[in-house]
Amino acid sequence: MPELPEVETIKRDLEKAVLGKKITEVCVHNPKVIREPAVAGFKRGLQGARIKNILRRAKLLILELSNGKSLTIHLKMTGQLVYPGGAKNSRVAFHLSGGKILDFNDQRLFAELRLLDDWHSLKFIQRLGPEPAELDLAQFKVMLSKKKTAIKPLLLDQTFISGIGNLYAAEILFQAKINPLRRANELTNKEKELLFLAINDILKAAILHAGSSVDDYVRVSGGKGGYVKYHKVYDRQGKPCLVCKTMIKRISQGGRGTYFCPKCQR
DNA sequence: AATGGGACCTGCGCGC
DNA sequence: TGCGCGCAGGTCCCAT
Repeated sequence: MPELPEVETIKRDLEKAVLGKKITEVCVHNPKVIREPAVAGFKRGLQGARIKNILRRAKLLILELSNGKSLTIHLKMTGQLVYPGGAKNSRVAFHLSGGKILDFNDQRLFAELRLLDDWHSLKFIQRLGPEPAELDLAQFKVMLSKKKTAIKPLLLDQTFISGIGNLYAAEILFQAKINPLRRANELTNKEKELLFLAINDILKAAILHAGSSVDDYVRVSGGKGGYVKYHKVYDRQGKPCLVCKTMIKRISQGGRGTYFCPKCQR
């Protein structure tokens, strides 16, 4: 479930842990997670390269290498990067200069690793909407007014705005006091502003606390993110709203769980 | 254009 | 106790 705050945390952790190190050997324990090129080419392209730069776009991690290629990692739901690693159940083990191992773990094998000549040309990258931190209020208002869809699934649409997932969509809408079923173009001017503020506030706070350790998310050190204790609605169905004590409701939108307070969010 | 569903996976929690 | 089932969600893909 890593979303923008979790992936940003991992990016910052990686910068401290492995930036500048050389990849001396790559052991692929499960080739399923390597999407391109084939395993042999993947290993050949990585071995001997140095990790020159680490970036994040939406929920995608990008490791730019000294040989001009880039390793992109999408953790999807259960992907983890752990350093120093060496776990038996890792899917890919990156041996680094200094003798330690960067483990890529992924229980459910949804994650996607790619070694690319140019990550900018990745279709996923080209279709991404703006990063929340680069979003401008006036522009955001226009974007919302063009969409008739329900606001909650719209926040999950990476081509609309990038980086928000199911957990933070719920927390953002709670802070903005907006019902997840509301149509984007029918939000009032004031609500659009509140939403804009909530996106920035919630994501910033979550990054400050190193993300939310629900399910499998851990930091590169193996430690947990501390934002779970600030969750107001996510996974709290049946429990009292922390503001008004009304029972938090869970509904399904687009096949995904939506959590909200029916009284606070109108 | 918008919406819904299935696919990809596996561990967990639930009901019986 | 044990089994089988549904569920969790990021993204893509297809159908309507």
